[in-house]
Amino acid sequence: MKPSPARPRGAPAPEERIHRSIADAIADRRLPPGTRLVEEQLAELFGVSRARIRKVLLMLAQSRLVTLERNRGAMVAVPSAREAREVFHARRLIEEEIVRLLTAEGGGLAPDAAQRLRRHLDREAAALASGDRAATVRLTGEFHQLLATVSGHAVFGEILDSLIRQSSLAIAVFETPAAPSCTADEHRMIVEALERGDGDGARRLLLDHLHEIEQRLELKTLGDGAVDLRRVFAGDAAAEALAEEA
Amino acid sequence: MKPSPARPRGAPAPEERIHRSIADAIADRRLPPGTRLVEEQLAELFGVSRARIRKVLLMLAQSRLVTLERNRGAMVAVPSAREAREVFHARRLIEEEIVRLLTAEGGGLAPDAAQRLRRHLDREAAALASGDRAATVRLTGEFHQLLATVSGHAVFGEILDSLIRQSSLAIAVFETPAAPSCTADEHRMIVEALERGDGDGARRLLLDHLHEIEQRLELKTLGDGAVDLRRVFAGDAAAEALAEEA
DNA sequence: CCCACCCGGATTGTCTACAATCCCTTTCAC
DNA sequence: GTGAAAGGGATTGTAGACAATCCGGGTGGG
Repeated sequence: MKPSPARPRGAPAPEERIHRSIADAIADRRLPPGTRLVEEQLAELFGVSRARIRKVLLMLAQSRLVTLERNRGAMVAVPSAREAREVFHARRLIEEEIVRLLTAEGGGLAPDAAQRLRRHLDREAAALASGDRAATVRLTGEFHQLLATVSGHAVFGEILDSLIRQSSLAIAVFETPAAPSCTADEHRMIVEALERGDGDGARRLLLDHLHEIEQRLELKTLGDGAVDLRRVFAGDAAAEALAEEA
Repeated sequence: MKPSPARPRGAPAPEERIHRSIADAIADRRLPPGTRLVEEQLAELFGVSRARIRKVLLMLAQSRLVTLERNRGAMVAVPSAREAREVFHARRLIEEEIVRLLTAEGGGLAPDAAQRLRRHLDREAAALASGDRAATVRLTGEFHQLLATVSGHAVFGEILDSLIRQSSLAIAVFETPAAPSCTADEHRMIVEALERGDGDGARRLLLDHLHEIEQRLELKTLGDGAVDLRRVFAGDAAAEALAEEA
């Protein structure tokens, strides 16, 4: 299947740039869940007509990063707890299979794959050391995407791209305030296991890693409608958003 | 995450109807892979402006059912052999997990789930008996989607919806002419295994079923660029499309 | 005869104007 | 004071017009 959406032949259409900008802003939490995305404002900001903005918003909506409500406009999506759990579940399934693919031949990583992963780890470490939080968060997500890329399985890569972006949203909504920050060593240990061909080890590390990310989120087991009244009346803004949803 | 794209509040926008019509026509092979989809013609046919058609085509493109090429228009996607293999691989992974979910409690299917699946089997059998090939093909695909629906895992359902539609395209391109038709008993046996709580059995049957579907396709192991010259010069239209792609 | 260039038609890309919808505020009636 | 209705402003939805692009066919030159 050909890449979609439309690929420009000459100068790239601004849609791609705009799409990237908005998606990155969502991932970096500069556009938090629930943020109104007004077409006219975005059109002015990006210096294009509204039609282009609508196109980008439609694409973002299909990726579940944005919700479009007819006659009421677009906003950054607010995932429910259930959705968050399902997204992480799907991630575990897909990413485990990707790691299986990477070690399918019984050997370790191909040298170019290992190199790309190593370079990425270096970039992660540099961002962390420089205190660039947004870059750190983005690179952390991109590590998982890179696993799919080097696996060469494009369909898994596309599915995972969407899942990673959705899980970033879930993290923005549900992350507990006092959660410890992610350690950079986890990715490194996964790469090391892959390099020495330890597929089982890599899978275990990966699943633990994803499980730990998910554990940091307050995903109530009661389901979507459950409301923690203590948090509602404590004036917590995120819980207020949840109360509105319920 | 809220359902996307935009949901109408009053009368439904025609986009949903048009989207369904085109997607169904693709699934039924009334619109074969490679078919040009001209905006103006579709606009006239559906009695709407071009803007609406463009919206639908963009959505179909993001689902990989249609390819958009800038300044050249839209056409029904033509999957490569590699893509087809990856789609089936992803299907096996997702559908196996769905069946695992359905039998996760160690018991059989919930009664309402069993009922829905049984009713669907009846509809499949009726379509087959009446010789309605298009309905049979569609219902056969919907069986798999229904497994996801009754599992209650919406994210898997969405991923699978897309994969099923893409695999239909792959089947349209790669199916061997003399392939035996799918037997209706395979779905029944899967449902029976689910009903008696035989998760392992159900999974094996399902994977065998999917494997059999994939085996019917001539997916060359050489990769995307491989061209079967015999088929090219035999004047086979599908192979000609592939030659153009390579 | 072959190749390069040009033109015309078909189609896509984009923008803008106007209609439709929704929400919030104000006013009026009870 | 409360609730309902009306109005206005903000925003979205939609269509049509025009610009831009591409491809195929025809013509002219070597």
